[in-house]
Amino acid sequence: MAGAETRRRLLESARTLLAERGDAELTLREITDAARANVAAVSYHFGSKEDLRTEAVRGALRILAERVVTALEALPADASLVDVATTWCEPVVAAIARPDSEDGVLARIASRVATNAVGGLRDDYEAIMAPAHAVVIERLRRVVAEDLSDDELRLRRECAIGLFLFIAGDHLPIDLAARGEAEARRLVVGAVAGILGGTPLPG
Amino acid sequence: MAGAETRRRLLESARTLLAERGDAELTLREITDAARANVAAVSYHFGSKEDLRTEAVRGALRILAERVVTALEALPADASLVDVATTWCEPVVAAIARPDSEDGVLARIASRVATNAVGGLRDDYEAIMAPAHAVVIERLRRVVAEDLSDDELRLRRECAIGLFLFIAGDHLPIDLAARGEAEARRLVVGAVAGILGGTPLPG
DNA sequence: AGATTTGTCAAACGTGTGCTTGAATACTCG
DNA sequence: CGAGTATTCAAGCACACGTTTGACAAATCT
Repeated sequence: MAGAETRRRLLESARTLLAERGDAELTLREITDAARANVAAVSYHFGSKEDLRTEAVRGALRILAERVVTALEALPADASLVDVATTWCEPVVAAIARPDSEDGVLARIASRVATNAVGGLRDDYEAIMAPAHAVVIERLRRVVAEDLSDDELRLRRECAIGLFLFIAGDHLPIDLAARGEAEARRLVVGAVAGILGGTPLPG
Repeated sequence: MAGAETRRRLLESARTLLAERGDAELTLREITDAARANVAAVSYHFGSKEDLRTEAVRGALRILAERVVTALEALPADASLVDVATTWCEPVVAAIARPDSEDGVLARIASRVATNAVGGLRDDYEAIMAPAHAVVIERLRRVVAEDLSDDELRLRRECAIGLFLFIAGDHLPIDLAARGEAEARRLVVGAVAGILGGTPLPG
């Protein structure tokens, strides 16, 4: 029949539902119903539910990583800390302001994967996002205090990512969406700029 | 027989395992085995697995909230931002440096509950932690820029808590424990101080 | 066209899970 | 002690889930 079409719909449904509900609360039949497919289609196209999930997640992360890299590299060479933070956090803003947009779904999946709310894919997350994270460091190097060691800068980047993921997962007890996209962006960028640009504490 | 003893052991085992593995991956039989009790003991003492979980979590949050309040109120009136942050983040440091200590377990449970990794207890989390969060604001008011609105201060506090919860959940891809407790504390306090003390972004 | 491969479907299977049962055992107190 | 209550236990039930099956249809190939 439609051939690869069923496969595609299964991946898409899996992504949407994974972003929405996470892995634990998600049954095969929910995915296949959403994709208008038979349960057996999962075994046929992917082997198992777990394999479908893995492929759906890896694909999502690859797209996300590539978008972050592209966006950051498009920034002018003299971009400020706030410029970098604004560009970097765009998928996070999408996740809360437009959760069902493609960027929103990608960021929400990333949040779930990074917090172990889905399979054993945490390592995949790190591996796939590594290029994006490298570009961030490269960009930050030009705009933060020079007396910051590489290690310290990396630590701060990870804290910033942690905050991103927490917010993208919609765990803030604040209805940011109701405040509008611009205000949400301002908050996220402000917090991240604080983490990255703060005065180093004496060791 | 031991009477309330089995009940106590069930709560304790549930807490330890909840902190360790979360709700979804946790079976009744794992809990009862760890507590050296029969499965039926859960129905008998609590009604259901869900009720046991709810009671275990609420109890843990109450203890945590009370400790945070006590610790913050013990601070001198002229405590600095770094002092407040250091005291506030103590359970988080415990979670990563001594995960099996009581404080560590409490903080890890809080992290799981706040990120919906356990039942529908997110609202309970907010309600029970509210007094602690109020004390934080009160303390911060004395040490952060005065031109920060109440709302902005609250937003920043929530971001700080978000970072706390992310780190307490051990989601940072960094082996902080291996670096020692003091270093872990320095990182967490630095990041949180950055969030709270950063220059406000123009609206 | 016939044969082969590719894809779909309804139905069923096996397993792991939370929960219940009914008998057995330990306490409590008159 | 002895009646009554509280607690424990092994066994089993019911249900939801991922997976498999075998028949069937569509597409592709020669």
